[in-house]
Amino acid sequence: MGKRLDRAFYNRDVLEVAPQLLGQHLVKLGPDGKTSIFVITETEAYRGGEDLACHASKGRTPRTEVMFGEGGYLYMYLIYGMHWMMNVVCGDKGIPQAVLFRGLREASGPGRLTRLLDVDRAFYGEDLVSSERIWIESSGSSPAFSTGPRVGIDYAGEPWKNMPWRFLMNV
DNA sequence: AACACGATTTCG
DNA sequence: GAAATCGTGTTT
Repeated sequence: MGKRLDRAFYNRDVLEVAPQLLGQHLVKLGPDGKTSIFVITETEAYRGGEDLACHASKGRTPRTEVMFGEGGYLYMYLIYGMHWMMNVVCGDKGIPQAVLFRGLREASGPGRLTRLLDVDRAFYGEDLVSSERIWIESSGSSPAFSTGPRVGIDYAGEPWKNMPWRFLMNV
């Protein structure tokens, strides 16, 4: 059993955290009271007020509020009226950054991922450092990975839409 | 109060 | 290629 990732892990720049989450173990408590373990295989970094692809760049609102706090908390939001996206806040307090979970070994795609985990708005603000129902443990591995432009954010324009802030674990 | 739109998925 | 579907932020 791995060690749970702590506050210090998340309170760093999102460009350090996002790739380091690859290969780590996402642990989720199921309705039956049993925990399931999923391997994180794909992430994306959203980096602060300057990054026009980051929701926080549009300003501080009730929805984006959690991103302005300390790292380790979940930022959940609904997209296209049907898919919940799961992100974990990174960076020091006051610096709005988050990592979008885009894939697990068991489910590819951010929408499929949240459906598999059965997480939605009820997990907005959940603290991965202290939660009893969801957290991340170190697997002890640092897998090789590839990078590429983030998906679905062309509207952000240059240079943001081309920043290689999508991280995929190599097979 | 009305409107525009999105960090996606699924089906044809 | 296009529909599904609704919370959020913006405009009226």
